[in-house]
Amino acid sequence: MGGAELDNSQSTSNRGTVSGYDAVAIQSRWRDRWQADDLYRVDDNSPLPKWYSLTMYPYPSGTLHVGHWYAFAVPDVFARYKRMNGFNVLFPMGFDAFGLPAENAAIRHGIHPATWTYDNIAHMRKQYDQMGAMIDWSREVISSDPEFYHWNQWIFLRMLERGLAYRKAGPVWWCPNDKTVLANEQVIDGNICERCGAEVSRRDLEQWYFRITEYADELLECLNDLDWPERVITMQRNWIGRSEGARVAFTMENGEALDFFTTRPDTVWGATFMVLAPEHPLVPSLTTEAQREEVEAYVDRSRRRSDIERMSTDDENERTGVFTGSTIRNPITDEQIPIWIADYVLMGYGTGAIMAVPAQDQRDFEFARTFGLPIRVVIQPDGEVLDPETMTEAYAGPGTLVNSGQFNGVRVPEGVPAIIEWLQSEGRGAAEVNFRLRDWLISRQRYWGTPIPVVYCDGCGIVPVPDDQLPVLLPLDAEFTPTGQSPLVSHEAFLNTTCPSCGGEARRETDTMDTFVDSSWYWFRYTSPHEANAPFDKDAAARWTPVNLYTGGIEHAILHLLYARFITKVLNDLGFVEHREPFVRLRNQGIILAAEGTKMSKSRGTQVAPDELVAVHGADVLRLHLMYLGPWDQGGPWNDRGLTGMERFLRRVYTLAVDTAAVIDQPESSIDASTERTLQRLTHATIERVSRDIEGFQFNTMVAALIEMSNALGDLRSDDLLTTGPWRDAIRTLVLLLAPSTPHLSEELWEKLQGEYSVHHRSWPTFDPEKAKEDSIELIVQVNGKLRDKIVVPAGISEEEARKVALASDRVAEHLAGSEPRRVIYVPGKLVNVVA
RNA sequence: GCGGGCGUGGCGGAAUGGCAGACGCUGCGGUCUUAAAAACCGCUGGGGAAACCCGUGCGGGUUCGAAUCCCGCCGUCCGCACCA
Repeated sequence: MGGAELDNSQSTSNRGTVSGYDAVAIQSRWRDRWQADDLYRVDDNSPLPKWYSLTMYPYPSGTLHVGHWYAFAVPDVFARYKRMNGFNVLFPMGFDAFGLPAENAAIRHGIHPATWTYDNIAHMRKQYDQMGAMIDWSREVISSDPEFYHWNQWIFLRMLERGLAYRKAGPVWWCPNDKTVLANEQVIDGNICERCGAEVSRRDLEQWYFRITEYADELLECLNDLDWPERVITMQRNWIGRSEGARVAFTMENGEALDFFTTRPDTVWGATFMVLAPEHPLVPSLTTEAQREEVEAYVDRSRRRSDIERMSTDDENERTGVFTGSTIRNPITDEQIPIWIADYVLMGYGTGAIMAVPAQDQRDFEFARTFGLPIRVVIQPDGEVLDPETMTEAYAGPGTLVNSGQFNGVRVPEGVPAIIEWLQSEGRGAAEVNFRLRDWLISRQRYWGTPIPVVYCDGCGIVPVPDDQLPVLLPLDAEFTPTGQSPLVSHEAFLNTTCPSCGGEARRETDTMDTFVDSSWYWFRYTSPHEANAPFDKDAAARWTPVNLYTGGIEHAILHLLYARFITKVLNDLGFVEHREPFVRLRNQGIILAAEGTKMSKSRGTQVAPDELVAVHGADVLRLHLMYLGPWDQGGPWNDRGLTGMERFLRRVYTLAVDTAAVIDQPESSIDASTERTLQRLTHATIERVSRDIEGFQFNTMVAALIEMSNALGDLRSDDLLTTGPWRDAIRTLVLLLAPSTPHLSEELWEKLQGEYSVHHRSWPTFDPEKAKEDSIELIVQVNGKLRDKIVVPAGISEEEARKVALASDRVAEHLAGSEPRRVIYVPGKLVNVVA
C-alpha cells in the first residue's frame, strides 16, 4: 500500500520518548501480548448480562481513512466501558464485500474482484488492530464468502415461498454508467444514481422484488418505540409516506368504473375534471380519434422527460396536459366532466388517476387556469367568501362545505369521515390508506453479488433451486470484458443447468442480489458465524440480539435501516428471531471533513491517512483526539493541531503514574485530612463525570474531565504525597477511567502500578456521592441579576444564613446605594439575587 | 416551497433558566539550557489606569435572572419536494 510502516517500534520519531513515554513501543508490545492471550475472544457462555454493540460493517475499499477511525474507535470506547461495567460484550466486525467497485477494478485493471476484495480485507483487518479495537476476528463475517451468501439465497427462497419475493415487469430505474437497475431508495434528487452520480432513466424491465410494502404499516408504527435520532425517524416516516383517504369510483361512458384515490373526499362536489397519468393503461381506449395524435405525442414526451423535469416545482405555473376527448360521470353531482392526461399525475401512486378540485388544490387550480377549465368552490373559509372568478390560488384550509348537497354547512375537517361513510353506503367508495413506499427491487445485472437461486425452465417456468443444492456458487472463472454485461450471461457452464423439477434443460437466473440484502441480516450471523445448517443459530441469536447499540453514518437513514427492519420482521414471521425490531438504540457519527471544510477526497489529496499519524503519535493519542474534536454526531473539519494537546496530556499522565509506580513498594505514608478529602473529591467527581459522559455519548467532555483530573493531580503533587493511599487510589482510578479511551497506555501504566493483568478485565470504578460532595461552595451574589460578589460558604448552608451572608457583603451595599432590597431570591447551594 | 438541525473568543468547543467562554489548540511573556527542543509557570473575548461597562447571528418579548424559553427576521447545513 506504500503507506507508512505501521509496526515500527524503532520509530525515528523521538517525540514520544523524551519523558520516557514511547507511545509506539508501548502500543506494539501490548498488541502482541493481547493477540497471544486472545484477550478479545467473546465467550458465548458467560453468565454476565449481554451487551451487543454494533457498527455498520465497512465496504473493503482498500484502506481505512480517518472517517473509519471516527466511526469505529469511538464506539470501541463505549464497548470497552460496557465490558468494564460487567457486561458480556459482543462488538464484532466484518466486511460488506460484494459490490461494484470490486467489479470496476476487475474491468479497469484486470484484477479479479475476489482478489481485489480479499487483499483489501487483509490490509484493513491489520489497520483495525492498529487502532486498538477490541475485535474478536474469529467472528468476522465477509458477505462475499459462500458460507455467508448461501444464506442470502436461503432467505430469498423462504420469501419466495411466502410470496414476499416476486418477479414483475414495470418501469424501473436504470443507471447507464453502472449498467444495472436500482431500487427507488438508491435514486437521489429524482434521477441521480446514489452510487456513481450518473443520471438514471426509466426502463421497462422484468425484475425481482421484495414485498416490503406488506410491512409498511408496521414499519411506520414501530418507529415510535425506538431510541433513534429524531431525524432518522422523521426521514423514515416521510419515506414510507402513509396517507389516509378514500378510494372513489366515477363511471366512464361505457358504464365501467374508474377508480382514484383522494385524501379529500369532502371536496368531491368540487371535482370539475379528471386527470390520468400519461402511462395509465386506459389512456389509449379513452382517447378519441380527434385527440389521438395530440395525446400520443404527449405520452411520448412524458416518457422521455426525466422525473426531475416532470416533478420540478420551479415551473409549477406551467402546467402541461392534453384532453383525451372523453368524459366521465361524477356520480355525486351527476355531471359529465372531461378526462385529461397530465404528467403531474404519477402512475406509481394510488391508481394513477385523480379527481381535480381546482378550488381546493393548488396543482389542480393551476391546471384549470392554464386550460380554462371550470372552478367550483366547495369549501368556504371563515370570514371570507371565495369567488372562482377572482381567486389567485387554491384554498386548502379549514372551513365550511358549500355546493355539496346534503353536506352543506358541515365543517372541515370533521366532515371527512362522514362523507367516507356516505360514499361507502352509496357503493361509490371506501376508506383507503396509501403509501409512498414501493416494493424493494433487489435484482442487479452485475457479477459481484449473490446469485439469485432460481432457474428458468421452458416447461416448468420459474423454479426455485432446492435448499440442498445451495449455495448457487458464483463462478470465479468468469471473463471480465468492459461490455457492461454481467459475465454470468456469457458463462455457459453457469448458465446452462437442468431443471430441478422436470430434469430437462434450463437456464440459471444471471441477475445477482442488491448488496443491501446482505446488510439486512448480517448482524445475526456474527452471533454464530460458522453455523453450517442455517443462516444463524437460533439460540445464539436469541442470546445476543436485538442489537443494544447500533452506530453508523446518517447516509443509511433510509436505505439500509429500513431494509434491515423489514428483513428482521420477516425472520420473526419465519420463527427465526424473537423480536421485530433489530436495533434498540441508534446513534449516528458525523462526517470528518478535510481541513478546508470540504469533503475529504483522494484525488485532491485532502484525505488524512491515519497510519502515518499512528506511526508518529500512537493510536491512543489519535483515539483521544477524535473524541475531543467535538460532539460525535456533529463531525467537522479535521485538524491535527489538537493532537499536540492530547500528546501532552498523556505524557503528563505517564509521568504521574510512573513516578507513583517508582515508590509503590514503599509502605503507605500518612496524609493530612484536608488533602485526603481533596483527592477523594477529585477522584469521585471525575468517576461520575466520565461515566455520565460515556453513557450520554459525550466523549469530548469525557476527555475534558480526565484532563482536568490529571491537571489537578499535577498541581497537588509532592514527593510526600506519592506514597499515600488516597494518591495511589487517585492514580489507579485515573488509569482505569482512561482504559477504554487509551487501551495501550492504560495497560502499560496498570502493569507498572502492579495492577492485575489485564486492565481491560478490571471493573469500572464505583462512584460514591458522599465522597464526591463539596465541603464548601462559592456562593454567587447578584444584585438585579448582575454578578457582584462571590463568597465561600459551607456547602450545607441554610437559606437564612445564605441571605444573611449575601446582604452583609460590602459589594452588595455599594450597589444597593442605600435603597432597601425589595426581594431576595435564593437558589439552594448556588446563588442569592438581591432585587432592588 | 415544506420539514429539521445549527449560529458562542483567533480556532475546535463547554455551559439547556442561575458565575458565559470549562477543556484543548494558537499567540504572548517567563523559568531551565551554551543553544534549541521538550517540560514547567503566568497571561490570552472587547473597551478601560481602575471601579466598571459591553458581549452568545439580528430585532422584540417572558422572567428577579435568558446563550438557554416564546414571537419575528437573517445566515448556514441537511432531508423531502407535484404522493392526489
